Amino acid sequence: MCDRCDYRQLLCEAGLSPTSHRIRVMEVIGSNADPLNAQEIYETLQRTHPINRVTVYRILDSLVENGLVDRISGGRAWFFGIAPNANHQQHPHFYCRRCGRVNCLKPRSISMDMTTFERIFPGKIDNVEIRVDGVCKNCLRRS
Amino acid sequence: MCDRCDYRQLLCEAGLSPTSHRIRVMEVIGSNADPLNAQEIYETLQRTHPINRVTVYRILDSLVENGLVDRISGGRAWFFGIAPNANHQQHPHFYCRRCGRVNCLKPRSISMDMTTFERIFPGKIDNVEIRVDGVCKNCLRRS
DNA sequence: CATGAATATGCAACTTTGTTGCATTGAGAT
DNA sequence: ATCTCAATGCAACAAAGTTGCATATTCATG
Repeated sequence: MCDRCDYRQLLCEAGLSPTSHRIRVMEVIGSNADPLNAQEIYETLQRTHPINRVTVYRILDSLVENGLVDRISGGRAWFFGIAPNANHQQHPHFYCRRCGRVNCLKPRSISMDMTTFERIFPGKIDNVEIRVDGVCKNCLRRS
Repeated sequence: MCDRCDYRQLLCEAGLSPTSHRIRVMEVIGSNADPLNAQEIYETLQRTHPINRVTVYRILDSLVENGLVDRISGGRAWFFGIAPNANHQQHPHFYCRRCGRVNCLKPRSISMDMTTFERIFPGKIDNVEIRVDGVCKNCLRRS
């Protein structure tokens, strides 16, 4: 998704030391067009450098916690994508219940207005997720 | 959430035989202001009539499958609420990461336009979920 | 460069949430 | 009454994520 992001710098700015594992996790997520789940990220990393499954979960947690990565719901697992930043606009996602993949939708494909809500809502808002569920065109074609 | 819904009738209309377990699951979900997770539904049912945990999961699956109940993401578990029908408008939800509860938001609190998306999207759209994540006012007050 | 404290990682065991296979029960048609 | 098919129960399993604790790395400081 991005070759313009300097992951080392993003990590430092977020106050996380830029360990090689963390940089690699960011690279794996950032180089994929669509969000990946923890298992996919783990397997991709594992192909080139050994890493523990738990470490992947912990790194993902801290990246989400620090706003570098977005955690997106889809089926039973979480998916992870680069969080909105200078190079990435926020956007909705599509979850295909047939193949279990999550796709990024165009940033303005679904327009939303929550200005009134933000003004009125008495709690703290961290994030808003718009997720479309259904069957993707590939799976549709195959059936 | 509803005393106007005739669950027996809704089940029949959906082509599901109105077994007492199914009716009770609908009652538990329908009588709660906010969506409940499978565990909560199971425990509530269990208090009055014995039922198997697996049966609850299977009933929830078939209710969702047949459009009587909505499956809403929130944290690691699913939550279940009465699906939009004559008495219930579709609405977004709020997930509190502190207490883990899901709340229903007012049907028009967040306005959304996806007419263009629906026209263009090449796959099949089953459902759209808008979920706001954050900390609810109760949890905010306690901190 | 050496050293010590704090942070990151690895490993095993565990938890939560949901699913499967198969036996038994029950509801409704005939 | 009985037959059939769907619904339920039970035990075992599976997926996804978490915890506790030991070991290794990093990074600031002398």
